[in-house]
Amino acid sequence: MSTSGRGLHGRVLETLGPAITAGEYPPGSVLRTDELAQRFDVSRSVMREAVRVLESMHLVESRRRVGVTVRPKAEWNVYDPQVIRWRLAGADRPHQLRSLTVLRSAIEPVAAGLAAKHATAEQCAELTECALGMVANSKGHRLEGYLFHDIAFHRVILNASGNEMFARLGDVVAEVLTGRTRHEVMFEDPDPAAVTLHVRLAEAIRAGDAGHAEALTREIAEGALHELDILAP
Amino acid sequence: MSTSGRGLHGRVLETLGPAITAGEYPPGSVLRTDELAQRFDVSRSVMREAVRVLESMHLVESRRRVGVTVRPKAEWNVYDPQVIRWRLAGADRPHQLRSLTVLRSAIEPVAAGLAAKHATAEQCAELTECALGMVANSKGHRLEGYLFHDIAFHRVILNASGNEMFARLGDVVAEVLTGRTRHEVMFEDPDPAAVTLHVRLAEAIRAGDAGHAEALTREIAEGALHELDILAP
DNA sequence: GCCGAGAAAAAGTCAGACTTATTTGGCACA
DNA sequence: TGTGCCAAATAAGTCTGACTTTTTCTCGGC
Repeated sequence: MSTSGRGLHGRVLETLGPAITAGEYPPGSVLRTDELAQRFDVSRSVMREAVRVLESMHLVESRRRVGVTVRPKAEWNVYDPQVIRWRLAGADRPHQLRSLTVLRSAIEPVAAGLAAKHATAEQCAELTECALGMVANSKGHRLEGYLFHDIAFHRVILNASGNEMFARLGDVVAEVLTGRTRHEVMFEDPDPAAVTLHVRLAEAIRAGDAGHAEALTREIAEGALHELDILAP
Repeated sequence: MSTSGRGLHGRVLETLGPAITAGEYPPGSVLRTDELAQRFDVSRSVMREAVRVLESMHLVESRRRVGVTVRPKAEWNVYDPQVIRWRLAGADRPHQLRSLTVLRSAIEPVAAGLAAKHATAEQCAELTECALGMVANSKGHRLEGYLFHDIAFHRVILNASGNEMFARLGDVVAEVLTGRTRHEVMFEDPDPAAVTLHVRLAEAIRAGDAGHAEALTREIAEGALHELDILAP
């Protein structure tokens, strides 16, 4: 499930990363490696490795004679899956969820259009299978089953788009959908209209109708954005 | 200009990163920290820090008793600015440039639509200024001046969208535009139609016309994609 | 008030010893 | 012949302590 946690430095990151992304240390805050090493009861080497990772995510900057300073939020590598996970686990989870949903609304329609052109027969079959799975789990509070097929559905489209940048957003979409199901809305069965849209989208892609696929995905995205507006207008 | 290079481990990354992203070590290749440390003539601590950074980019995976194995390309953090820079400097630069341009074509229209709603008066003024700068440098092989204003123009829109995920793509757009001007096409003056579109886009955003702004940006994106097709159909 | 030398502070680097997890391979036993 | 277990080998992981380097602050002289 979670990527890090392997090794001592991973253990440190698991608490330091979320703390920084949660804004616990305001931008400009200065940390010292030695002090951190003591606090986490690890050697300086381990601490240095952790700091290097944070630095590569642009969360902090390490300078001689100064220490490890926290960078302003605007400079963070917000596309780093680890950073996304930390932020989704923290206080500004709603804000982050909205940002990511807007991102999805921009990416997925274009990806679906490309998928209609490039999807292999196998991918089309998989897509139909996912859509059927969504239908089968759309009634009777079978949210986990629905979520599973929903994630797979969107992942197949992103992969089928043939664009590696799109494909790598599969994990992000998975996080957003999971978060929505488990923590935010969706206490009852999913919107039947959304289910129908997914079925029709699978069909449009199978038929190679790029324009239709793009339009249908825009409708799905509209629905997702609307859901957020209901929750936090 | 380049982010890394600070410290010994940065020096190591500057040659190891590009080598890996260039596919010099095929996925599954095994490296050993000790051997690398010898090769780069640095201590193991420094080498370990470099490996940690590569690991956080999902370029490699470090496992006990096995070594540092190169991950398949599909798992790389392709949104990491450092990784993007390394790949743009390498052999699959054209492929990467195409992926990023398609990404732009998905993001920027939506960002422009949001910018029309959220842009401050100051941002609108800046946008108009950039558009004028583009016009002023559109004739007479003043490519550098044109590029400068083009980058600033798109960066303002992404920032004005109010979405942090969009805003952080400013650097990516800058890389793409720079790459296009300096290495790929554009030996002569920029397409006059594109210049006009930028001017009209600035006006649409100032007027708060989201639909028009989105449509105009789509036209600009179409142009950029078309340019690539001319070069490598 | 300004400037330069020196002190101080913190990260950076290195070397070496030790620990731990994982894999491999051989040996015994079924 | 196949299977399962134990022991050895291996490479990453960890810790410690000493040393270097860079940058900033301070203090004294002008």
